[in-house]
Amino acid sequence: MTEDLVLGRQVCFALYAASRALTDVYRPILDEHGLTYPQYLVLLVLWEHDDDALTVSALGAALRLDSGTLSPLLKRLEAAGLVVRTRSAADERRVEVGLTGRGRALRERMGDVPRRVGSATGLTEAELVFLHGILTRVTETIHRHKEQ
Amino acid sequence: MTEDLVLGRQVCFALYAASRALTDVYRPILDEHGLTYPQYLVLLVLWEHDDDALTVSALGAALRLDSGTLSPLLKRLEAAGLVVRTRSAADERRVEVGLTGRGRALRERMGDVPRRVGSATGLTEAELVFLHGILTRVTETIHRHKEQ
DNA sequence: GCCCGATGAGTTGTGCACAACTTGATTGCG
DNA sequence: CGCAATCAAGTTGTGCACAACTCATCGGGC
Repeated sequence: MTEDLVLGRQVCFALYAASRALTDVYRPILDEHGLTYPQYLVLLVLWEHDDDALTVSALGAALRLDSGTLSPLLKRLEAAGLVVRTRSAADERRVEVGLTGRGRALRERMGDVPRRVGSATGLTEAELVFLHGILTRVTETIHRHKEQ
Repeated sequence: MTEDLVLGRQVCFALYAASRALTDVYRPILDEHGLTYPQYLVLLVLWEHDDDALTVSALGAALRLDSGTLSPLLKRLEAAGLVVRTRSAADERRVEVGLTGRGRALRERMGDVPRRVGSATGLTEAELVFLHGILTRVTETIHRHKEQ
């Protein structure tokens, strides 16, 4: 019983530590392109949707981040010339975030990033699949829990 | 090949998202005691070492945090009356962080926190063990990698 | 057409994380 | 001994995260 509790908190700490360790791996690699990890995540979402501009809310839903985090982040990406933000004509409340030429071009230049990061984890493909499954389930369980 | 890369980044995002989701679970529970998650982690380390005061560096080694993060955090814990910071007499460079009576007493009052959080993850004990193993290995692989 | 609740983005304030730097204490080597 | 290199903690500056809030816009019901 007590052991469960100790283990439970160790898993939480392990998650927290692993997450920070992984961004440590990303940092020097992304720094070559002047990006932070959350900025890179935003670009990944935009690259996936190719030429469709996304609203700030849509980006937030994909990354589970709110406008308080995204607004200043997107402003920095715009200042870097990677994205453009335009008020939607149809709905003046919305802001559409689209890639610039530079933002699209960056995709090719960063093609090797996942491989470089993946090799640093030292995990097999099977372990990555398993890890992904558990983590996604945890995240979803928590968010389902929260909405009730 | 391409699929590996996509999966690789999904695992990274899954880790990032799961870590934030879990602190979302902690937040309201810890808020009852006026604590943040990193502050709670510091107290866990101090509780484990019971009556031995720890230096800021020792805390940092346990949590993989540097003085830039810990110094202001410890100041807030001291302001809350949970810890005391005293310059070491033997080595004036060191600062020893010890628990106050209130800090020790909090341990009993927070005994149910791990159970409450653990149940929110929806994982079995076996999955928690597995997850812990993988995550710890990832973190250690990365840090070993870095020191070379 | 008008209002009222809801919605989307942005702002403000707090607290991590981390890099780069400062300051003061200590250690070890010649 | 003397002093240079090292070390521990703290400070400063940047960029997330997130809560709480503002503000403008939109949509539905009357």
